[in-house]
Amino acid sequence: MAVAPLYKTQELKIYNSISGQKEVFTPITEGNIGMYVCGPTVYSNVHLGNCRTFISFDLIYRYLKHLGYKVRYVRNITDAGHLENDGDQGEDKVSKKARLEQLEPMEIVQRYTLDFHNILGKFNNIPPSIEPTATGHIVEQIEIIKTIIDNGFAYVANGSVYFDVKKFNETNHYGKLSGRNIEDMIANTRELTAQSDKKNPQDFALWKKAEPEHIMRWPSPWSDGFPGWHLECTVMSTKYLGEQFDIHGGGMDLKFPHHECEIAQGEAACGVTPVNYWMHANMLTLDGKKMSKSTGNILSPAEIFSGDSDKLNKAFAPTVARFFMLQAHYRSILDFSNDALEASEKGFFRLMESIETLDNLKTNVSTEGFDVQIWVKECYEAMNDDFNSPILIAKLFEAVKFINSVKEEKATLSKADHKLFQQTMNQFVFDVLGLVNINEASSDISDKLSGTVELLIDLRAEARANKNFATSDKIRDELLAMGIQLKDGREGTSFTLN
RNA sequence: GGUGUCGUGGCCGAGUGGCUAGGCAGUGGUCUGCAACACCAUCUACAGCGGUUCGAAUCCGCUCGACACCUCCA
Repeated sequence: MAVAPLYKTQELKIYNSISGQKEVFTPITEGNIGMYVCGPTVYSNVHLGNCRTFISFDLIYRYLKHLGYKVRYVRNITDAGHLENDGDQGEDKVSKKARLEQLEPMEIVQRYTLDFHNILGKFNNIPPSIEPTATGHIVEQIEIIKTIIDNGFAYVANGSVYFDVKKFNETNHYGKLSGRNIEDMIANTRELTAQSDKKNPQDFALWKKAEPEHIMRWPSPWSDGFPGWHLECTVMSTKYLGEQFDIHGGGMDLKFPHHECEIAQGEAACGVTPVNYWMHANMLTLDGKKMSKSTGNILSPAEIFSGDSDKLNKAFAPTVARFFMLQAHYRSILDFSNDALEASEKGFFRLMESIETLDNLKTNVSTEGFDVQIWVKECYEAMNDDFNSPILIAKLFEAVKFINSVKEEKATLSKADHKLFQQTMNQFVFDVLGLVNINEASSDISDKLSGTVELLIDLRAEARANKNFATSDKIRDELLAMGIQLKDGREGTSFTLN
């Protein structure tokens, strides 16, 4: 393949949150990548902000696979252990929802796991290789707690087990990911109103003793209880990817304390730091503020797809919302607005039109007006530079201009270049960006409709030939009102559904 | 209060010492019976004030503003 040498000579660079720099990516085992991404706590419907993170990592997963890596992508489902807050009064989120809705906790888990999969499927996300659950790994969590206690980094208090951050920090660095140091954290600790079994406020729970009313509970050497939230990710990443693996991702808001605690647990249990490249996807904001379940500043995917929200003027296809998100870099904050989405939608359809045009483009003996080889190289450079999808998309629109000028016979394309061009365009648009051509998808459901519209087009052509413009305009305008757009071109009239 | 990120044209959003980002909107044009669609061309910019430099939107300092984390959140 002509493409291979162009990008194989380039290096993939990834911004590593722990160093704050872009680093050349080198996997632990050549050709293979282990990637872990923190999944959702399934106690309510996913919102659009959640989706952005998973779309960001879907892009990354797709591109790594496109480069030829064999990627094992693990993304957990948190179905227990995630507390309302870290105080001792914290209630498990799944338990709380079950109590409020008078359902079994596992009914809650099932309902929202299905919703999560359904929505991500609509966004055309590829499922991870393994999707383990916290409740499926209670035994492993208990084992790793024992190890951490044996290694001297955790203590038992009143049936619960806490990670001893201060002790850990004597030999390791707690805070290296989030750029904090423990002295500052101690100095700035807020007053704890609740009584605590912890030695220090920075200590976090590995195992929590369950209150009598708590439904989700498992036996352990310390008490009937449940594991701490941070622990599940350590356990499942270690189990499926090993004590050390390549990439760990998640939302920016998980950087501290969640990911910091993962590093501490991994080092305390295994003696090695668990992750080589930490990647954090930035937030989707609404009216300039982070989307958040707890504050209710939320837009749901269902609202986007139906247009049923006072934030929206219309409905948007999932792939359009995906395209909108990919037009921003994954490490930048992206603000959601109806206007921005409408702008993306127009660009999206222009891109899709152009891909269809490219398929039917006439070729020539040589290419004039564009260097396809360099363009391909630049597309790879964009993605190799920390997955810069906005630049890639800018390159795709440069290609759109060229495609149109070839169509207008103002430029030419050789047969060999056409093949490379077509292949690269399709790979980036559909395989890497994961977009779906909804023009094509809708065209095959409308055989009867299209016959009817063709008939009207014929009648209109007759009317126009007879200069009966009243009739021809009536056909055109009323079809448009129904969402059928007639397009008069040089070779006759075609139509699209709006 | 602590830590960090960021302030780009009408809107969204890349870039980060000298070279047009891109999309949408606007404007002009091509096409059309008139339009729409489409296509082509094109205008408006780097929060403010200082400094470093031959040269800064890009580096440094200060000011103002925004956001995030420090408590559950992707």
